[in-house]
Amino acid sequence: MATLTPKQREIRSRERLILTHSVTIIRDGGLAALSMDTIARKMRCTRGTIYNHFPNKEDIALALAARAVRRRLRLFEFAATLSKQPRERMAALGISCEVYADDMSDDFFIEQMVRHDFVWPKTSEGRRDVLHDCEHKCIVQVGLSVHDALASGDLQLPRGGCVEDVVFGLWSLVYGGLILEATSPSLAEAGITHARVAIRRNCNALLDGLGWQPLYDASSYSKYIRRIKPKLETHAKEILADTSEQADVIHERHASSAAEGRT
Amino acid sequence: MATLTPKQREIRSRERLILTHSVTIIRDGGLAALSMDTIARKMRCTRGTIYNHFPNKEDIALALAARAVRRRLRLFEFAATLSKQPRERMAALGISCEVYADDMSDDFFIEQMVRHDFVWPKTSEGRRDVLHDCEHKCIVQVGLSVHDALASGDLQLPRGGCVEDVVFGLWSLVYGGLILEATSPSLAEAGITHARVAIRRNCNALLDGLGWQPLYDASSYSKYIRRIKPKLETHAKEILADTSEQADVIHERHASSAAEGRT
DNA sequence: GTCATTTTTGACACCTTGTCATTTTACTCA
DNA sequence: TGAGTAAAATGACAAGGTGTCAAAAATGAC
Repeated sequence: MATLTPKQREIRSRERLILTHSVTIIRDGGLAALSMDTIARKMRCTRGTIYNHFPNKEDIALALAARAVRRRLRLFEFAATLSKQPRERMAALGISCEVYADDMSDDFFIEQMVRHDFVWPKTSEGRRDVLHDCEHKCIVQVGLSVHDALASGDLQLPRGGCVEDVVFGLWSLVYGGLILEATSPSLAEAGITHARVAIRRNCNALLDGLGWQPLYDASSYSKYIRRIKPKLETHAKEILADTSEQADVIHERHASSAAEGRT
Repeated sequence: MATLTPKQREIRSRERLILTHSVTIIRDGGLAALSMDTIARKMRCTRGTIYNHFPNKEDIALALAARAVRRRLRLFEFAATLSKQPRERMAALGISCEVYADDMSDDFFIEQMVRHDFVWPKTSEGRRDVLHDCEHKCIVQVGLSVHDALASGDLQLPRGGCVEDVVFGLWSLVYGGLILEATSPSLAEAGITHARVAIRRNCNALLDGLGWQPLYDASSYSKYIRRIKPKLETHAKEILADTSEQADVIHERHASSAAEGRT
C-alpha cells in the first residue's frame, strides 16, 4: 500500500486540481459562479467524477477556506518571529493581516464566504473541525504575544481584564475593519478613504489605552513597518507557491478512497 | 388618485405582508429557506403574484435589510438624545448596537446576509441606494458625537487623525466583535466567553487611548449603562411595533404600480 | 350588467443538484 | 500478452428552484 499506482496518484492530484479550478472560478465570477458543472467543464470530466472527491460544492469551498486558514496561520507564525519585543510583534501580526487581505486575497475572501448561511449548513462536520482547529491556533498565536507582554511587564491588565479580551479586541478591530473596507460601499462616502491607515492607528490607540509599553510613537512604528512588511509579503508569496501541503481528504464516496487515504 | 380602492389597499398592504412572511421564513430556516415558492405558499397565492411586487427574492431580502438599517438609524438617533456629554453619548451608541443585535436580531442578521455574494449582485440598484443612504446617516450620527467632543475639548485628535477614523475604529470594534460573536464558533473555545463585556471594555480602551475625556471609570460607566439600557430596549420595542413606515416600493412589473406608487 | 383594465394564474423552458445503474478503465496475476 | 476483477467515470434521471408570459379571472366605472 506504500506505493501508489499512476492512477491513484492522478486521482490524488485531482483533489488539488479541483481546488485550483474552483479558485479561478470564484475569482472571476464569485462564489455564485461555482457549480459542480462549471468545475466539471473546466476539468473536462463529468460532475459525477467530482462527487467522488467532494460531497457538494459547499465542501469544496470549505476545503479552500481550510487551506486559507492554514496559510494564514503560517503567515502569523512567521510574523511572530520578526521581533522579540511584544508590542512590535503585535504590530507585525497586524500587518500580516493586511498582507493576508492583499496578497492572499482569494483566501481572505473565501474565509468570509464560507461563513454564510448558504454555505455553512451544507458543509461536512469533519472539514468544519479542521477549520476551527486552525482558527484556534491563529488566536493562540496572537495570545502568546500578549502573554509575553504580561510576563515582561510591558502590559498590565486592568482588574477583570484577561488576555483573551485583548486578543478579541484587536481581532475585531483588524478583521472588522478589513471586512468593512471590503463590503461597505458607504465607507468612502463616509470619509474613510484610507482604511488601512485608520486600522493601524486604531490598533495602536487600543494598545495605548491598555497602557501597553512602549506607547505608540509614529516614527519608530512606521520605520518598523517599512522594514517588516516586505518580509511578510515575500513570505506570503512563498506560502502561496508551496504546493507540498497535502489536501485533507475527508469525504469518501467509494470505500477505496478511505482505504487509500487513511489506514 | 388620492383615495385608494379596497383592491389597491390590499395590494399595497401585501408588500408588507410579503416582508412579514419572509422574516418568519428566514428566522426559522435561514436565508436559504427563502424561496418565491415558500413565500407564495405561506401567502396562499402563486409565485407570479409575488413577482408583481419584487423582481426576485434577493430584492425581498434587500428590502428587509433597508428596513433594518432604517430601524437601526432610529435607535441611534434616540441613543444620541440620552446624554449631553459626548463620551456618555458614545457609550449610549455602543449599547444601542448591543440592543440592536439582541432585541432586533432578525434585522441584525439580515443586514449581514444581504452583503453576501449570493444576494448582493442580484439586487436592484435603486434599493441598494436606499440602503447606502441609511447607512451613511448612521455613520454621520456617530460622527456628530465625535465632533461635539472635539468642540468641547474633551478630545484632541493626534496629528493626522480625523473624526472618520475614530468612527471607523469604534464601528470595526463593535460590529466586528458582534459578527465574530455570531459567526465564530472557535470564539468560546478561545476563551472569549463574554464577548459583550469585552467589546465594551475595548471600546473604552480605544477612547482612552485617544485621550477622550473623561477617561473610563468602571463604576460610573456601569451605572450609566444600567440607567440607559432599559430605555434603549423599550425604544427598540417601540420601533419594532411601529408599522406606520411605508414600504419603499421601487420595483414595478405593471405600469399601474408605478402610477400608484409615485406620481 | 357590461366592458375595459388590472391582477392572478399556472404552464413553460431553463438551470442546478445529487443519485445510481451501467459502461469504461486500470491494475493484477497467470 | 491477455483475462478477470476491482474501481472510477459516465450520463440519464427525478426533484426542486427560477423567471416569463399568454390566458383566465377579478375588479371598478359607467
